[in-house]
Amino acid sequence: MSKAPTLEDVAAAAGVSTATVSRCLNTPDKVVAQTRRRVLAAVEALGYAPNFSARALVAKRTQTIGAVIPTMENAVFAEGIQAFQDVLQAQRFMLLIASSGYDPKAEADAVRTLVARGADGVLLIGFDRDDNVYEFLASQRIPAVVAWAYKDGGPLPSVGFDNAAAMERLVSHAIGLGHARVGLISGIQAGNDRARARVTGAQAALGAAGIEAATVVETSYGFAQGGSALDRLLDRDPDLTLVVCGNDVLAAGAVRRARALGLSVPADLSITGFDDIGLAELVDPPLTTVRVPHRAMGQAAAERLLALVTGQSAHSLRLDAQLCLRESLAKVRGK
Amino acid sequence: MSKAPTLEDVAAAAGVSTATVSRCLNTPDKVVAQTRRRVLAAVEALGYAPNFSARALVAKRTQTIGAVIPTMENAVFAEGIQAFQDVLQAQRFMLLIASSGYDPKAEADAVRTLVARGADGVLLIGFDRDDNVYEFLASQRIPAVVAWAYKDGGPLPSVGFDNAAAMERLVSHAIGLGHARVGLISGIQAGNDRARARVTGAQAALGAAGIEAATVVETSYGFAQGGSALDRLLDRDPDLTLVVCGNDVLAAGAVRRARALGLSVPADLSITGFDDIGLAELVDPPLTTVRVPHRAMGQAAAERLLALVTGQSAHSLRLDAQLCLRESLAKVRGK
DNA sequence: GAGCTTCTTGTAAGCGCTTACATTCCTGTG
DNA sequence: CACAGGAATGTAAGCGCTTACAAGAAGCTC
Repeated sequence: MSKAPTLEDVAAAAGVSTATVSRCLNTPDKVVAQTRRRVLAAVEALGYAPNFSARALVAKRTQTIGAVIPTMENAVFAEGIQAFQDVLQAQRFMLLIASSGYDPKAEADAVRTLVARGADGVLLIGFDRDDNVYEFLASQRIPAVVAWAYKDGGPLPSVGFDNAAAMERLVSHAIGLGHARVGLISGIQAGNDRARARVTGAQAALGAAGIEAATVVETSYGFAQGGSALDRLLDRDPDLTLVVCGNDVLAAGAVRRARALGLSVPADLSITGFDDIGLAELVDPPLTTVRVPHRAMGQAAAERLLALVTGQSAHSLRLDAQLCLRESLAKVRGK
Repeated sequence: MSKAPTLEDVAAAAGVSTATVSRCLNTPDKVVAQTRRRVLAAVEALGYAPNFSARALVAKRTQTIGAVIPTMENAVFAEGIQAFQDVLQAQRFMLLIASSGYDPKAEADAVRTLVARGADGVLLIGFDRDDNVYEFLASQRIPAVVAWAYKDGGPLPSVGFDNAAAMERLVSHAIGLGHARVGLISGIQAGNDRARARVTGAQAALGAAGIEAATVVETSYGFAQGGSALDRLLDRDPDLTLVVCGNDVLAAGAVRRARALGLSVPADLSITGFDDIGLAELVDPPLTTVRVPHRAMGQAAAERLLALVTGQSAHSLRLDAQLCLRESLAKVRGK
């Protein structure tokens, strides 16, 4: 077997024309059963597989979806992308992956590359990017969907939840437990609308309760970073009773650091996370957090993108994120 | 902008032939500067981007690498794939992802699909698969690399470490601490040579020390599964002093369950993990485990695959996996 | 300045596939 | 039984690109 067999080889082997072979593969009912059987046997015998480049060239469809995500090291995206991929795979679409590392310029480049590669549709994370990315997509008529964020009437259909509202609910709940000295550990907010919305939501809850805005420390992703962010926060205000974190990994790091400092969580200090990734309930004490439906988002995003790609329409979907109350958040001591 | 401009449009605009435009884009030095400038201006003016399908069709190279991984939900693969992808992206290659969900048949299908899609090379996880996958790859002349496993003289170059040897070292160390009643919680071994090798390695260490082979419980991936596997193990032998787990997630689940049962870890029961993913040091007590160089594997695998794709040769790489001693493993009580 | 090499550009043949259109072969009808 | 009409299949024209080969231009040697 020196080279891959072509349609023509199959046609010759089956004693039919290439058109018939093509029809057998794409529109089987246009071919009479007997012929079809003969052709399929030849396909089998030669181990024929269609050449997608050729097919794409004429069909102008590649059956490929591109996704640009910040990084798969974040479990949140890894899980969501897996769900996204499962839906794609079931529909015989393939996933072309690019990562931006949270860099808007890298993201814009990746989108262009993906489109040049013939992606039929593109998945984007969050709305926070330069307008000309949206314009580019529109000018190329490439369907796209935003996930991990929800915006009604945004530039693209989206599948997500309201980060600000969810965080606001979490913090309001904490306020109900008596917390009034609050610190915030946020992920990097630049170019990340989810991170920003979470901060906004937390401050809104505090504002609504007439409580002083939280001190905010911003840090990159990681356990260690969560720990040192806690140090900085306590430096600025040693009397905090609650530290609200932008995600579970930062929270887990903060919890560990707090305990290393001899603080008992939640007796001395309550700490909350966000995302509810696997480790949230594993941390000691288990994290109070917000359960984000990552898989559902990935799945719904895939369904919507596939709909758009096949010429159907798709509306945005707002999922909801539930509070997930565990032991890391408790009443303020003495209240 | 009704349709994307083609090479021909650019040629017409620049007043040259399509061949010249093509050369400007691919082998600029074969075109005299003045012409080149004119052509590039036309490219710019029309917003031309080459059609990859057409290019791939004739060049028989797609600048695309395919990867078939069990699932990205496993942090181990998510991290490794991210590293793999980073290398690819730097070399302007794209990553086409498929997942097998640990199903050999799905994996074989995915490989075929990837190759039909024109992947220039393929990344596979572990060696455990039907021979005809290797034959298929060979017959199609598609370079492939195996990661997460190392085998000298295997059917494909590989980048990995010796799972059996690493586990053997870990268990030998534990034996040195006095453990002689050992249980094993393994991931599903069918179609997973890493999981099998870990079991083999553990039993080898026990055998070498003249200790009875460990009771083995096999379970799917997840915290909860680790917990119930521990139950089953203790059912069969309540006097275990050490439970060796095939990965950190199972170990974390086992630790939690042990504590829920009122057992103190490691005082009553030592538990070890494998992989050293982020949560290993977060569990209480932190897990003794084996540090697997996931990122380094992903990166080295990408470099090797890229070398093969560009016609160079590549040799296997054996990385090493270090023991990572933390508190979840301790001397047997009273020794 | 003839004959040669070297460099630049053009011509045109595909790559493997889909599909509009043409052709052939059946059917059923009057 | 001739013929319309439909079903099954074949013919061949591209899709947008790369590249072998041809052709023309320019510089060189002797």
